[in-house]
Amino acid sequence: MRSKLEASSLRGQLNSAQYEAVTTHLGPLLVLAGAGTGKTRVITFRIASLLHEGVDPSSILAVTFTNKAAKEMKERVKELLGFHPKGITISTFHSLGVRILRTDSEALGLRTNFTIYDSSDQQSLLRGILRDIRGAVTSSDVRSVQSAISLAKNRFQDSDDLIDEAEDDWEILIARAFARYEEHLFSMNAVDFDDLIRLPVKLFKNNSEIRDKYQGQFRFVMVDEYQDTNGSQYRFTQSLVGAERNICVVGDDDQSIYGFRGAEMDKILKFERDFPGAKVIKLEENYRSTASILSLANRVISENSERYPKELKSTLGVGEPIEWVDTKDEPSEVDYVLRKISEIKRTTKARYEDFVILMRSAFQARPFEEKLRLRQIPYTLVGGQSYYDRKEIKDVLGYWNVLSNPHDDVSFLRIVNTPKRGIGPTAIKKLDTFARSKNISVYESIFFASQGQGDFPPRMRASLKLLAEAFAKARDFKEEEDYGQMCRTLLDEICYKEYLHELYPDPLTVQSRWAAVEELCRGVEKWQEDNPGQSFSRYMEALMLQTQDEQADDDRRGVTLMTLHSAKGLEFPVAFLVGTEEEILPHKKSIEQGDRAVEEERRLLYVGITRAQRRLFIVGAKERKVYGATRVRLPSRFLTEIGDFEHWVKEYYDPDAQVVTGDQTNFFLNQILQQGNQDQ
DNA sequence: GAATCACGCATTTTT
DNA sequence: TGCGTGATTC
Repeated sequence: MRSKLEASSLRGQLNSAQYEAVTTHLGPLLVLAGAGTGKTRVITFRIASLLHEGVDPSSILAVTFTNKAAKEMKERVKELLGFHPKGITISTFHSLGVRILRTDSEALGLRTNFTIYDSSDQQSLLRGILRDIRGAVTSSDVRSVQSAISLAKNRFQDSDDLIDEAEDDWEILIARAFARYEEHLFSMNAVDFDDLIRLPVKLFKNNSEIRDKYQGQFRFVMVDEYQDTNGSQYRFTQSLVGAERNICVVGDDDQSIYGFRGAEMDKILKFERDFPGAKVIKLEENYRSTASILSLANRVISENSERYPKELKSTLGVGEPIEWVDTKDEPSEVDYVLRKISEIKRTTKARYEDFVILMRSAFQARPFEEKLRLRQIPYTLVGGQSYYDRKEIKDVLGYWNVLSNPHDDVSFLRIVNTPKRGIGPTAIKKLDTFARSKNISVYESIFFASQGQGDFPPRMRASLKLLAEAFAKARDFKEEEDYGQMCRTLLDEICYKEYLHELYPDPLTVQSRWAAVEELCRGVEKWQEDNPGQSFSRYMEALMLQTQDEQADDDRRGVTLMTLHSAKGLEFPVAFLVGTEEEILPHKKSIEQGDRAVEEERRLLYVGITRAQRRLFIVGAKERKVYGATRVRLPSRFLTEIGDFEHWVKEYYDPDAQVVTGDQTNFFLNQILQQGNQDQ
């Protein structure tokens, strides 16, 4: 059998730009891969091609942002080669950072068994610090300090730098909080997510021996989604590249949508300056969307000033026209979308899975969810609040952590009074004292307390006993190694569902939160089926390492609802872009922040448009309730600014009756534009 | 220790 | 408008 990787065979499987990217192995290389141009294909072929040339797998490093991307890349390389290349590193920035620190962090005075603080651990720590410095603080203060610290870390600044730069009281407060925060982390032998990248860089800087070790190992470095790298990821990459300069970065400046998180897209724009003599290859042949969809995408994005000029070319036909409709209000926006879905479903072979409803902000999903439920149309909501930050997930995982590890006092203290069972600060103090005196964990102490030991008031003792019994019942199933039953029993015993009902009066909210809990339970059962004989602790470990997107893929049923951010990299035959109005897209905050932020919003629209393969619907409302009050809405500037509407617009929708087309559409839009001008 | 009230605020999100 | 937080009160 002739290898798929022989040069002659490669030419048949790749277009000429792709071929060149795949076969350029030496020196700096920038691949500008527009949406749908076969980016992943290029990366995987390139890795396979390097290996085919005899490059040692352990000298190849491919870095991605998400676990999902890393996993996909591994699978596709394996598929291409027919085996998994032993020793190759395909990993996320963060797990690579963890790996380096677990090996070498002692050079920084950090013990290698450090713990990693997640965003909510970070918040509670900061809340305490801020309260200490300034007294009362709001949660938005906490968040804003958190993000300031994170941005500073990613710019590679420390608290001293912030103090030097501080111009007002608020900035001084941030700097002081930052200093205290770092002290706390250090004394607890903990790091946060930003440190996972920043500390390895520091390590390399301080210790050239360690740096040389990694540089010597990774002779071929590849970075995916390069437009999303932030300052410290950039330095991290730079410091991994040795004198051979075999670095290949792949990305699309037009899809840089994480600026708010510190991503600096000028890094991709300045790659040629960083690596003089770099080869730049543009992938512009799009295999995903019809020509009319791409012409709109090209037109929209060409309004941006900061970008590499490029244009997506369709390999498919013109396709059907894009429909841009302006509905009366939010309910009719929802109606319109659902009607179109059923219409397309009726007239074509489309399944619900072929549709996606894309929105700028997660809250826009609400009315769609309600009506989809009402009509009993299956749907999956992706994104929104981070899965592991959701209260119900944190609660449940807290319980399970305790089951898995009775010594995990942090988890135990998190759940000891959730649901409320009358174990407040005083009870906890007593428990803690008791546990210390007996030299046992706090969790273990509740069993002694419920048997009458220690000094506890009767009511408190009764509450502790109930909790102890709940755990005892669950543990019976643990001995039988029926983990699913164990988890369900525990939740049952503590009346968790009832607790959710108390907490959230809205049955819809309860339903979705409880569904998430159910999903966790099913996950346990499925895992146990797949991994018979493994301990529950192993399951918890696996769970903590995976993220939501991995599990979401298989479970995606029905119509997909998601934010534009989480849609990047995906494609759907039919896409609805909803809420395409001023102050939603572009978002109000971005308008206030200025041109740079608005350009990022425009890229967000570009990402949205390029998700569609065959049909694209752009939908907005003429009025909408905003924080309770009904407001008149204007269409997004990104659509009105490009003019030449008839090219794309097929119909103008009015729920009250007639479909208006052609000139009248133009007339309506012109009117709006004039209104807009008068306002100024 | 828990219930109640009033207030302030309101993106996007991975690890 | 509705949620979550913090302070106040029982």
